[in-house]
Amino acid sequence: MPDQRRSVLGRALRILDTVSDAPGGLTLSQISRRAGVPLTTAHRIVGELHAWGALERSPSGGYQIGLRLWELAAVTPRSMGLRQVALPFMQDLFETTHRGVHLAIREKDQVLFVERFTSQETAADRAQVGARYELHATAIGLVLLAYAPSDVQEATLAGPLAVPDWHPPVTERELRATLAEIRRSGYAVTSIRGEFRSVAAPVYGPAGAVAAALSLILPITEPYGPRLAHLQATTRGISRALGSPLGRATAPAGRFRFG
Amino acid sequence: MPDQRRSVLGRALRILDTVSDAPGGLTLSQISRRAGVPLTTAHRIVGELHAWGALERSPSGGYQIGLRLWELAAVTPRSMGLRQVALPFMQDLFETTHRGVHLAIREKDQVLFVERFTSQETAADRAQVGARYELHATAIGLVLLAYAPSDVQEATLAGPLAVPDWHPPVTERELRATLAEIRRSGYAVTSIRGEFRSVAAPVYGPAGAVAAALSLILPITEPYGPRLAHLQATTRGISRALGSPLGRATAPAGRFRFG
DNA sequence: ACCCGTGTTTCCGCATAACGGAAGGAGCGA
DNA sequence: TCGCTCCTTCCGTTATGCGGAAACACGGGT
Repeated sequence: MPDQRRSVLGRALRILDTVSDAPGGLTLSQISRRAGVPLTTAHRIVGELHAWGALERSPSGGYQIGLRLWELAAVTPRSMGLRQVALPFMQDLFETTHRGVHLAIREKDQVLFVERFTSQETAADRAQVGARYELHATAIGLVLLAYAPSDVQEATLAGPLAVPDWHPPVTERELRATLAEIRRSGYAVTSIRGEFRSVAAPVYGPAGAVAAALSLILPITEPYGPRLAHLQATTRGISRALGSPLGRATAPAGRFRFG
Repeated sequence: MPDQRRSVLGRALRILDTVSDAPGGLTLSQISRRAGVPLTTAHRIVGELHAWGALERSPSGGYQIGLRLWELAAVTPRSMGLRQVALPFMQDLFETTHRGVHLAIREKDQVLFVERFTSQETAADRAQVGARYELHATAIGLVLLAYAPSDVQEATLAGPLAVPDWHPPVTERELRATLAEIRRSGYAVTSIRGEFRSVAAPVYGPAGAVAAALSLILPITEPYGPRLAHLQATTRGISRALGSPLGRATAPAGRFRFG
């Protein structure tokens, strides 16, 4: 195993990471500095990445992530396979409710947003497609955590439970109770900055395990009962389309991957 | 510049390409053979890619494109920047028409599908997100071709004008006339297998050049006049949101000259 | 139980491909 | 004009990637 820090590939991948973290593009020297790669070496690697199409030059001259990479990623099974199945259902839900709809999966100990629809009114959230957040802080993350393997749950419960500044602190004890309640009821609710409410429910994959979660963002003033019914109808539809056996509300936890 | 065929990076990127072309995942030996990389070398490179998250193991044991790569690509400006702006407009169009809606850009001499919405009835097309097609064969491609730089147009006109088997042959002369007509009218119409009609119109970017195109898939029996109005209202909306100066209906050709 | 085929992993000596300092260009603003 | 930053080319050194060979793991057929 070549040293991850020195190998060409390691450096190239670090460069890609660096560039993708910088909206608006980076100049070669910036890449060199931020990725910790000597300028000459960066020059060579970036040259190759550019020749292949992994990087492109923006009109302003900097480098940015190229289309070729996006094309590769368009076939990523875990995100796009799921997305393809879920999209029509999300559309329906969006049409009937006109509220923000989010689809996310759990990746390691974080929640990863795969797709979202937002209306202008409910666009108050920053959850970009491709963004990661802590599992315990959002409704959609809580759902994923509630059905995650126990080692992930314990890791999260043991770690520091950081919360946004507008959010009351969370203790491990409270979180355990919350997760149990989610497993019992089959959904999670949280408030966002006191202005919105996020309601989330699990999506089951073919193995009967939770493969993803779907959430709906509502104004805090709106009762969420009726919307919850819509949401759960949608998650049931997606689960069925994914080939889930769709048993009881509390399904066995476990790990599932598309492929 | 190191030889593209032998360098680690070249090989790694070729491996990524290989894997992404194979739905369902590839075993290490398959990767080695298809990418033309000696097994031992493939083993090492795949190992590094896997460690980083560019590749993942599917439940069946094969390698597939990993989530990490998808996350990188989620910030690709040319596709996702456009997508982010266009998505709400596409939603509206889909809601009002309930017909297939496609967003594509031109990449080199091909059309690249960036986003699509389809209803069950109109799902008769195979245009996947991330897929490439020839410019001259689809309505959306014709629009992009009509507003492409002249060297791209000439290259396409000069090359073999392959068409699907159900499609009548196209001559260079006809194609020139078609492109002129598209520039004049501001939209393109084609039939798909005699069952559907595709209507497409250009989207203008901030520089006033055509940045993308949008198409609507209708049953062949349905008159397209009213739908065309919806489509063009949508492309105007997206163009404006992109910061286009948005002149008259038949907009200037942009940075490039024709004629 | 045995063998054989296929896929995966480890080992190691060799030479090539990557490395990066230094120096020369190319713009740009003062 | 200078001075600054960013980009590119050159070239001697060596670490790094290379890949044949061989061991290992699994599974299916007889």
